[in-house]
Amino acid sequence: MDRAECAVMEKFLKGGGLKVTRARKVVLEAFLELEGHMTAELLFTEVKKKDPGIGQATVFRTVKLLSEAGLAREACQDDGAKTYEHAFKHSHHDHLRCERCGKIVEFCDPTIEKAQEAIFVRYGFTPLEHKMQLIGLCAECAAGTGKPDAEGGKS
Amino acid sequence: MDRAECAVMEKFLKGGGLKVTRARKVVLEAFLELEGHMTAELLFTEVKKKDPGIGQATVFRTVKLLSEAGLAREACQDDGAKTYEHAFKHSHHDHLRCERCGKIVEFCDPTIEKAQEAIFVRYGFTPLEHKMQLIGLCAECAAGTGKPDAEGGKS
DNA sequence: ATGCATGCAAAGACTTTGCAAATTC
DNA sequence: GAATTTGCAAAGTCTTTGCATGCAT
Repeated sequence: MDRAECAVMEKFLKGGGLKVTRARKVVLEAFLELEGHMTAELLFTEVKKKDPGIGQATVFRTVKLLSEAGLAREACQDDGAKTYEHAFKHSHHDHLRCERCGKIVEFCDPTIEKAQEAIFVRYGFTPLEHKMQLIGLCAECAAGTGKPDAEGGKS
Repeated sequence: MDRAECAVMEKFLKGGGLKVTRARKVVLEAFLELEGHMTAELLFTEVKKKDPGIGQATVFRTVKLLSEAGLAREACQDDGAKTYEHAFKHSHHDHLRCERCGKIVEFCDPTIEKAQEAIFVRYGFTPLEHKMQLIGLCAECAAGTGKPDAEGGKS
């Protein structure tokens, strides 16, 4: 418990009459250590490395708590894999992904942000959030010098 | 078989040594009639209305063919529901969704398109596609005059 | 001490696959 | 006529839930 996220989580738990348990701490730690986007399954694997005694049900339950606490954000890849990413102090960044090697670049573009704002206004909507993914080929893959298929082998 | 999409599908099937079957026609018809985004389940329901004899396996198999043919596009909602939407001559439009009533507005904004292009260039990527969702509250829901919770009751 | 949380395993939801029969080319 | 496709149902994958026990407060 040494990061701001931990304090947020504790506050969230106590505020909701929930308990700060070891399992929840372990899941949060594992979540924080996995920098990027992770599937529930990967998170479970990491949690087990730290504490083999923790069951997947707990991981699933806890990651939902993380979402509610505002620490995690549920996302959904095109292939249907539900993933979680850090949400605390990561407000909204968008993703540029290489179709071939799976590389993910996170970016935030003010022009797009403003344009999105304009869209909300145009249709009379109150903005809440947005999600954007750009999918393309990174320079290496486009040049054919990247490793052929690091993890994009789905269909 | 009277729309351009049907021709595309036929061409795709024959080109791949696949057969144009009644079941596939029915699935394509149902898909075309369902204007918006549909889950595989909803598509299956529609298909059964047209021909109760068609099994869900066929629908699942066929909708994948539609994707391959470029007629359908797999999407994935935040709640994990895998959906399909029209892709033929719908290139890419983006989605503005009301968090509360579930309303979906499709739009296409040149400014954003251009900005996205710029992002690809900035990171040396070759553009393939993009997906964007804006989530907010529509005017009615923001004003509290919309129906409370048409279908957004998830968490 | 109280009551929420846990872990296991079973259940659940959704999608895919195997196989014999039917259909398309 | 040959081979792909179909429909049924079973299997598979991923996630959720039930329940007795364990922990945090």
